[in-house]
Amino acid sequence: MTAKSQGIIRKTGRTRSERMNTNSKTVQLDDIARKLGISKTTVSRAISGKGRVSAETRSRVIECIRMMNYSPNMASFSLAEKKTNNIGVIIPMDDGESEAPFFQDCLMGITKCCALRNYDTMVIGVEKGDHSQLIRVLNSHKTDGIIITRPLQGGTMEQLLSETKIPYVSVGQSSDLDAITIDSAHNEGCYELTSYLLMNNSVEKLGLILGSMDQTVNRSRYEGFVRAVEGAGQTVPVQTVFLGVNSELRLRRVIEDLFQRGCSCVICGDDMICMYTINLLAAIGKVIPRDIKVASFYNSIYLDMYSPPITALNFRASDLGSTAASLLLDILEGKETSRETVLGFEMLIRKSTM
Amino acid sequence: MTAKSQGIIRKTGRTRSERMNTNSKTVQLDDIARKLGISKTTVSRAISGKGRVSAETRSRVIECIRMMNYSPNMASFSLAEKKTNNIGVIIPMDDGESEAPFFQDCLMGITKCCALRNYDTMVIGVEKGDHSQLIRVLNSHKTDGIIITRPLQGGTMEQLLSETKIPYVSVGQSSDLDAITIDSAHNEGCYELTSYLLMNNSVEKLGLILGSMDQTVNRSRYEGFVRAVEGAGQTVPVQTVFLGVNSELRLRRVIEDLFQRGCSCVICGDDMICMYTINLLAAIGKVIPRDIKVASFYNSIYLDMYSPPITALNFRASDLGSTAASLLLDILEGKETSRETVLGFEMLIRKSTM
DNA sequence: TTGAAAGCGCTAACAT
DNA sequence: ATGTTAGCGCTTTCAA
Repeated sequence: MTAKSQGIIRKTGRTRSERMNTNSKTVQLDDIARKLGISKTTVSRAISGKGRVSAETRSRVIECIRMMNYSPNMASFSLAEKKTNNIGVIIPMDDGESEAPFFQDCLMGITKCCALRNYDTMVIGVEKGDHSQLIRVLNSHKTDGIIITRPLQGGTMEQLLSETKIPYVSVGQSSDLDAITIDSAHNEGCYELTSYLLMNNSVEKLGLILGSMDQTVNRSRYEGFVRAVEGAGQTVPVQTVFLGVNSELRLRRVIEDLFQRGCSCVICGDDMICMYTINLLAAIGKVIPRDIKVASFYNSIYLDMYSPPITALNFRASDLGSTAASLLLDILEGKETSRETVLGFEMLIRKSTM
Repeated sequence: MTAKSQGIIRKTGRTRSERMNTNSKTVQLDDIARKLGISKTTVSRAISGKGRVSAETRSRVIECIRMMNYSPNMASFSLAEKKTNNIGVIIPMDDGESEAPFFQDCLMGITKCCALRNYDTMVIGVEKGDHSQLIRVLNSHKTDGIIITRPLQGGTMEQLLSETKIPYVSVGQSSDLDAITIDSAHNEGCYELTSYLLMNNSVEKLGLILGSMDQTVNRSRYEGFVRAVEGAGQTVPVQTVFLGVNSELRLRRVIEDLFQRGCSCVICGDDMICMYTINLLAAIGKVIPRDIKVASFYNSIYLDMYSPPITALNFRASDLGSTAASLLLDILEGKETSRETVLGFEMLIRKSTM
C-alpha cells in the first residue's frame, strides 16, 4: 500500500468511523423489517407471539434478529405498553439496620428470579420518615411493581403504594391487611425455639432482646415468644424482656441488667443483636454457655462463624426474595396468587445453649 | 338523610368511583397546558429551563405542576431524550463472595448519591462467566451508565461496556487502562500496614492469605505487601503466602500450614477471610494474639465486633460508592472528570497484633 | 415569547 | 397472514 502525504495507513482492524457506523446506529424493528421485505408489524408479532404469523415468517424473523443482533428499545416498548419490566425493591437505608445481611440476601434472590423472567431490579432506599426515593420512582412510573423488604407498623409505604395502585408484595406481615405477603414462619419458629429452651433445655430465667417494635417481624417474634412462655405455664418475665433495643449503648445496659437479674439464657431478636451481644459478653469476660446461654431468633452467615456455634432459627432470606419476586411477577402477569405465603424454618440447636 | 330503596348512603369519605377518577388518570403535560391555556411546548420549556419562557409563565407553570401533582412519564421522556436517568450497578452474585458487606455498603452510597441527583439505581447481578443480566440491560438501554463494583482481571465486563459505548466507572483498578476508576488506596494501605507489622511490631514470620487473584483489588493488596516486605530488606516469605484462597476448606489447610511453618502473625486479605480465620483459630483452641497475631487488609462492621479487636485497614465503602456515582453522573452530564480518583484509608492498630 | 407539528421506537386496532 | 395507520407522552425544530 502506497501512503501518499495525505494518505492514511490502515491498520488491520476497522477504522474508528467504520466502528462508529456499525455500532452507534443501533438496529431496530424497521431495519430488520426492511431487510426481510416485510412490515414492522409482522416483525413485532413474530417476536411477541401475539397475533398470527406464519411459521416460516417467524423463523426467518427470529433468525434475522439474531444475525443483526437486534434487541428492542425498552423506552419505546414501555411507552407503548405501559410496562417497564422493572420492579422496585424497597430497602432500608437507615444506619444501624441497613447493614443486616438479610437485605442483601433477599435482594440477591429477587434479582436472580427477576432476571430469569426478563425483569430488572431497581433499588429504592428509604430511611425512616424519608420516602422521597419511593415517591420519585412511583411518580415516574419506572417500575411495574414493588417489593417491601421491611414492612413497618403503620404501613406508610403501603399507603403510598395503594394510592398509586401499583401492585406490591410485602416480605413479612404488613399493616395493610389486603397486601400480598410472603413471610418466614417467625411466629411459629420463635414459639418452637422458646418452647425448646423452656422445656427440653430446662432454662429457668429467660431473657429476650428485641429490636424496634416498629418492625412487624419483631412483633411476630414477640408473639411466638409469649405463646411459648404461656404455653409452658409461665408468665412473661417482664423484668428480663427488652423491646425496642436499637443501639449498642442501649444493648450494653440491657446485658448488665440481664446478669443482675440472674438470667441463665438470653434470646436475641436477630443476628445483628446477637453478634453485638456475643461481643459485649466477651468484652466483660463472660463465657457462652458457661455463664449464660445464648440463642438467636435469626441466623446469618456471620453468626454461623462464631464459636461456640449459636443456637438459632434459620430462614433462607434469598428464598424469601425469590419467592416474593415470583409472586409479584405472577401478579403482574395477571395470575391469581395466594394472599399469604409462609416459608418454613430450621431450628439449629448448637453449643451455645448446651 | 333519607335512604330510599335504591338510594345509597354515602359515608363521609369519597366514593370508590370518585377516587378512581382522581387517581387513575395520571396528570400529564397536556392537562396542565390546557388548565393554563397554553401549549404543552411552553410547559415543557418552563420545566426543563431550555428555551425562553417569560418569568411569569414559568412561575404559573411551576405552581400548577405542584397543585396538580404532575410528574413526567419517564418512558416517554426516555424515548424522546434517549436518556433513562438510571444507572446500573454490577454486583457479584457468586456464592461465597457476594455476601461481603462491601457491596451492600457500596450500593448504599451509590443509591444515596443517585437519589440526590434524580437518578435511580438498577442492580445487575453477575456470576463468574455469566454476564447475561448485564447484556440484557445493555441491549435494552435501560441505563445511562454503569458502575463496576468488583473489577476482574481480564476485563470481560469492561469489554462489553466499551463495545456498547456506555459510560462506566470502575470501583477499583480496571484492566481497561482507559477506564475511569475510583479506588481506595489499597496498595498504599497494605504497604503501610505490612511495614508497621514488620518494623514497629517486630514480627518475624509473617503469613498472608489472599482471595482470588482474579480480583484486581487482591493484586493491589499483594503489590503493597511485597513492596513493604522488600522495603524492610526481606524477601517475600513464599512458604507462608497463600494466594487465591477462596473456600473454607482451603482456608482450613492454610491455617494448619501457618502454624507448622511457625508464623507469628497472619494478614488476612479481607474481612471475610479474616472472620473465617478467627473462627477457625478459635475452633482449634488458638488464642489471638497470644498464639498468633492477626491483621486484616480490610475492615468491616462485622470485623469491628470481634474481640479482641482486630488490627485492620479501614476504608469507607459507602464513600467509594457515592464518589463512583458522583463521577459517573458528572460524565453523563458532560463534565470533565479525572481518570483516577483515590480515597484514603485509616490504619486501625488494635489488640490482635499487640 | 409562544405554538404547531413532527418524531423518538414500539404496539395494536383495523383493514386487506 | 400481513400491511396501514394511529397513537403512547414527551422534546424539539421551525414558524409566527
